[in-house]
Amino acid sequence: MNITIKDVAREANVSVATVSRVLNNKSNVSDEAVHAVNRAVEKLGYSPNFLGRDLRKSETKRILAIIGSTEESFYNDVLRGMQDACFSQGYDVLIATTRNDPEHEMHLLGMLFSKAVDGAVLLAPKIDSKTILELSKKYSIAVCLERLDTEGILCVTINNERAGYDATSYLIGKGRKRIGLITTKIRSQSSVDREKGYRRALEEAGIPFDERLVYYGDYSSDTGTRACEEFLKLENKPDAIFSISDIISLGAMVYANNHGYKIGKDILFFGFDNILFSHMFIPRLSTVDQPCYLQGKTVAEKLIANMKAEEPDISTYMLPHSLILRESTGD
Amino acid sequence: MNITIKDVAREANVSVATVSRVLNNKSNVSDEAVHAVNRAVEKLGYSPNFLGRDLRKSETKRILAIIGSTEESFYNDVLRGMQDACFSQGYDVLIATTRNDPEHEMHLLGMLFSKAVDGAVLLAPKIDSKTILELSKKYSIAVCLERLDTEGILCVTINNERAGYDATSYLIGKGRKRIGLITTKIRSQSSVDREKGYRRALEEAGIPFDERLVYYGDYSSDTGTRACEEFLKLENKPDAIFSISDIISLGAMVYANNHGYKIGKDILFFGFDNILFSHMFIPRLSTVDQPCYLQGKTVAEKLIANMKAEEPDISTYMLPHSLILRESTGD
DNA sequence: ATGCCTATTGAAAACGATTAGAAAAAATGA
DNA sequence: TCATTTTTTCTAATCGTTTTCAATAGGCAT
Repeated sequence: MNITIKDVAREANVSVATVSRVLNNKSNVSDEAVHAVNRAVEKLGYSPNFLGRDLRKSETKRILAIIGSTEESFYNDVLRGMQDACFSQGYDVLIATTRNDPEHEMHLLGMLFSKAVDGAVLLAPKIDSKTILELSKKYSIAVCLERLDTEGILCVTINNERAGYDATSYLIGKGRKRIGLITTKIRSQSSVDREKGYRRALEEAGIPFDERLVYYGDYSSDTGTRACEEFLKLENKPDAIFSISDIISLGAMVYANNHGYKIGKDILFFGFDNILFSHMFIPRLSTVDQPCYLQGKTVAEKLIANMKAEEPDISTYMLPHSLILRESTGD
Repeated sequence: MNITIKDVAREANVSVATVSRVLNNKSNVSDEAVHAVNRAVEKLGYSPNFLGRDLRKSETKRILAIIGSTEESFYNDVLRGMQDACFSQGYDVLIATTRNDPEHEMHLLGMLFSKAVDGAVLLAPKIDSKTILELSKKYSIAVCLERLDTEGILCVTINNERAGYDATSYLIGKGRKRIGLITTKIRSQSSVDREKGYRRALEEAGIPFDERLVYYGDYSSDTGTRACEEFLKLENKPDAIFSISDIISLGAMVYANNHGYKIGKDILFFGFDNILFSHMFIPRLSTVDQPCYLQGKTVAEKLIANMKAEEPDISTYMLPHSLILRESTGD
């Protein structure tokens, strides 16, 4: 039924060993053999079964990127970075989505245990960090875009605390004193860190923390809208709002805009992620840009290096972020 | 080094065959054996090597979704649909991106030839349809969200011609006579079909086709902006614009808005895809909604059915789309 | 012709699972 | 008890590769 290396060998009048050698460009094989095998391969339309190959070699040359969903658009650049790094070393990148279900995430990591992939990159881990850390001792795992709350695993991200601090400080520098924060109820390490940075900036500026100015929602634009509504109901309204994602900021801006507030004057907005839409609407949104492509490229490179290395690199790399200043902060 | 089924057998004092039977919940195995094996598995932390299993069984229980990039946000629902259909039948869904490079798409299809996955769904095929058709005779391939220009392969999509017709007719029904079309230079079958529908609607309404009212660009919002700029420079300006994607429409609306046109009155806009942002900004965008989740679910179900079937189903299924009417068409 | 070296080759043993078929053990019936 | 059936177990073959190791062929120098 299926054409195997044996059929090729028979057709080419050589042994399977020779066919294998030709297929893998081994040097010690005669020109005649090369031709005969290539001709047979061509004639039979043979293509090698990777299950056999991978089993024998005990490697698949594939790495798995585990994401929550494909919805977050900035994953795209991260994945591009990973691909570039992987392709140049002969690896393929496969993607799988957890749908933000820790159990399913674990199931996907099973592809590592069962040797269906050589390594995995978690782009938004939901399972607890102790488990991940434990697994990383046996398997090639890295974390990207996030960090675990404990050290001990290869991790490529930005300094989210610092980014939160920078954005908030920028608003403070603009003379703002009542700065709202919109973040998520379900805490990823990055949002925890961004909130920490927000608080530190306030503290350093001598601005008292006001819990009424922190809104906990989800990642949707609706959250931004509702948060903004809450904030603007307050007696002591905020004069600036920092959100941990652009989507949220945009939702908030829509509300403020529709209710007669002059964005960039009455109230400033700072987002996070620099998504496509952040500069599509007037006023354009100031935001934190993180080096997505570079993070992806870096994590893949280091993960592959780890797979070959005696002693794996388990450092955390924080790549530089930058502030993009636009009309929403009066720039 | 690695724990194999042999180690488990030794630990449990049974043969590898028995271990395998326990692992696969075969009925003809004693309770004692089950316990002994489970204990050994637990103790050794064994997890089966799928390369061995898959090689022997000649199936991987994995199907591959091939997309251009993760950027197009509506892929997410399609993938969700595919996952739901697949999981319920014990299949995993892996995703891979072609970066819109036909060569790379071919490389990914190689996973099919090399038996690394059991089937593949193309969500935006770039390689020519003859090749795909040819391959589909030997391997389990389906197409989703698009159709090939030739019949003969399992395909789940919407009727794009009809959708283009419906959107354009709606604008005509609103009394519009000069309707612009923004589409893409690089033609996917869906954009070709949408344009056909646009033309048919004009024709049926007795409105002459005017090539100055068709703009060919890419999938970006910039294209929308530039197209709108071109259109509004014309002596005989359009009073409505249909774009083959929401992103483009939004870009166009931004331009019109900034130049003093009253959207929904002076000029109507109709988009395509019903993306999240289409209803985030005022005026909200009227658009064509396609059943993403259902398309994904359907294509996966039918593909899996095909893999078991004697005679594969090679029909094209067109699922119903719907028009979402909002302020941009004065609704 | 002989020996020695090198370049190619092939036979067979992996890799880690599943599974047919044989064998052993247990259960059943008389 | 023993023959017969049923249940459970094991041995060994198999899936399609790669790779070790031994064997062969050919070239060259003596």
